[in-house]
Amino acid sequence: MARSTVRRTAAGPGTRRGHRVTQSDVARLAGVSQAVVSMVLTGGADTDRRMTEATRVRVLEAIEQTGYVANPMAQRLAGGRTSIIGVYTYEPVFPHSAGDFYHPFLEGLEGEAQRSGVDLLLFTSFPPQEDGRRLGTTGLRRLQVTDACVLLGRHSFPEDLDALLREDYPFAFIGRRTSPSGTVPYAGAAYNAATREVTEHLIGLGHRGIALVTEYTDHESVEDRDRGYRQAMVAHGLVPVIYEAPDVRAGGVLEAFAAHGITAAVVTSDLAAQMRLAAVERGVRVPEDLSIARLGDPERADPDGPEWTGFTIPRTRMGAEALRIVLRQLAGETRDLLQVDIPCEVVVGGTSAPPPPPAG
Amino acid sequence: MARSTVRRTAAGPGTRRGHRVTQSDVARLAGVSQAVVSMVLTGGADTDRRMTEATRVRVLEAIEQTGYVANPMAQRLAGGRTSIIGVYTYEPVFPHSAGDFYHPFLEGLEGEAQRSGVDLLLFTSFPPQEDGRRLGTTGLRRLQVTDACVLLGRHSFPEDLDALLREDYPFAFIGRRTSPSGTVPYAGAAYNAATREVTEHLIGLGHRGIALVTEYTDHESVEDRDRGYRQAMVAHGLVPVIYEAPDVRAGGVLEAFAAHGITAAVVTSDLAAQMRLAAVERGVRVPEDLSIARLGDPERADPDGPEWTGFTIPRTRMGAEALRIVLRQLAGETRDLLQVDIPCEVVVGGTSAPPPPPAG
DNA sequence: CTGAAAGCGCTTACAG
DNA sequence: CTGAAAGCGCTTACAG
Repeated sequence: MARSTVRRTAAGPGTRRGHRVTQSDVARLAGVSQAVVSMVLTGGADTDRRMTEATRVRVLEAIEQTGYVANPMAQRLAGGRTSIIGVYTYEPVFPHSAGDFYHPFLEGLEGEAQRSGVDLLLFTSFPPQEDGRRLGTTGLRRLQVTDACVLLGRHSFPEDLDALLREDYPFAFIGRRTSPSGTVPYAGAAYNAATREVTEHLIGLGHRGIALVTEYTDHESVEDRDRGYRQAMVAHGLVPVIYEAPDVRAGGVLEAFAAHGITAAVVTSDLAAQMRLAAVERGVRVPEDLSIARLGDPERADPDGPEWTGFTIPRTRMGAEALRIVLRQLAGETRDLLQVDIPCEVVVGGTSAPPPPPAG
Repeated sequence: MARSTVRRTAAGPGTRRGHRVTQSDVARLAGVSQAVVSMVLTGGADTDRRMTEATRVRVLEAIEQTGYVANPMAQRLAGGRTSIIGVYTYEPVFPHSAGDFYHPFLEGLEGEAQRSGVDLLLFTSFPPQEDGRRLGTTGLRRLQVTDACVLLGRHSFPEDLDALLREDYPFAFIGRRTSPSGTVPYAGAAYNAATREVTEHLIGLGHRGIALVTEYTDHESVEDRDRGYRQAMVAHGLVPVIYEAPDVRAGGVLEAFAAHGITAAVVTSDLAAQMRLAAVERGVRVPEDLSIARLGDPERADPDGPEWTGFTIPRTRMGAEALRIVLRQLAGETRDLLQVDIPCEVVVGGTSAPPPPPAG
């Protein structure tokens, strides 16, 4: 019955469709000013002192009765916190051509969003660009309609990172990113530790000649693997041998392996399957003649492939953690706590074995 | 150099992080009032008459110079159009447990969003409920922070539809939905026509005893298939035989088929694979003894399965079309134009063949 | 034909 | 300790 007495005095343009219950409506019902309603809702630690308990209760009851729900747009405009977090992706995420790359990230984001009670604004309106859409100044401005933003994408654009850092806008990347301009918040995978572990597994099997095969790229995720590999090798007194962006299919790498006594290779995920195929085609048996460990699961599930030795990327957890990181920033934590590396699961599969007995 | 002269007079709470260029900044630079800037940006057909061309150009230049980007939150609050469309899903869409059901819908939504220049607000904050989360009054109120909303989910909640219709809030469902309260905008699949076509294909092969096997449910999508099946049967003077929610694995259905001279079955997608398996286990050959046509591709890709006769659901197009429908409503079109049924692709595969010669 | 003013639904600094 | 007022960045009805 209280509802029917609630009437809007001024009928502004927003009134058109239905009557949205506002703080003023609640205030009228509770017999307080609109600002008090806001305080009850938003007030921080010292709220209790700002009003009597009786008032609080009355307001809360009125909210219950009217079914009031805050308008995030207005909250944001007034400089308060929305419960809307932006999600910016450097390329469209849903097309099947993207494989399963983005899906687990989004799964993590969605789950954490639900748990934390936030909605996700997907910035889908950005026009596609060659080599993945960059943010630029305009894009950055667009992001700022949300309190904070999670960014994801294969690429890494230093200029965007710079701009983001300069703006003092809360954000987090999915995947480690670095910038000379400052500390970039991110939720990444612990490629370093995982690669070290995998390399040590091969060493433990008796291998001495172990090569790292990687795509050429200065991407952070490749750096991490590189580092982990080197650490393991050096720790065991072995010499790191790195093949950068070799033409795996051509088979030259395999000849080089033979020539240099390489009996095992740790290979970034996209190259691993190719290398195994090349080996098989040339009569090199995996793992009897050559062990291959895969550094990360591939973007597209490969049901026909072998059970790989290597590690998997905790994509779902990375998504969830990235969201938690921006939420933490919103809660006032400093940036330096906001870089997390999530452990990868290391799997010993069928593509690794002790090295073959030395020939001759 | 113009930028540096732009200063905010009042430093409100929103100013904290960086200086966002506003319409006032643009106005100052162009030497007009803030309202004029708004008009240039938003003004409809009669804008040209509302101001001189010179003014327009000056404002546009100022926008260019300052890199002004409208704040959708403020636009929405002021009663104007945002370029943000809500997306409400009746259950989490990304988990792998959801299979590939939602993915193509989202792909369509994302693509169309990019083409139309809108961002997508995913209402991920709704707590999960048993049997798929319902909207309810509170939920509805939450949706209204966006101009319009696309809804998707396996379920169909009449009360939600009612409420939505009553609110006069622009929305569209992915998948046909009906309500006694009014015309529900939707982008659906033409199950009716596709099922008819598939049934007629079987009739054309010589089958006379053709059964429809379906899960029990009063869902619109099942109704459509049912109707298409009946139409085809009746048109050819055949008697519709419908098995609703049979225990396919138990094999009773197959015995019934034999007893009633059924030589072909059109089966809703989830049951089709089960039925084929049950047949194979009992020595009933598909398609030699029994033709099975699948009414829709399954939610989870089945690489080991046969090449099915049946049809596929145009999920990607449904997603894109649903977004276009809400955009059309925003543009002022009437609801009655806003129900579209997208054709399904009918495929003749290896699970259908002419009926076996009558025994004895 | 143009411009200043009111208002959207909030938050928070600032008077009483 | 409380309440009224200003302001967020927009749109549009309404005076000049």
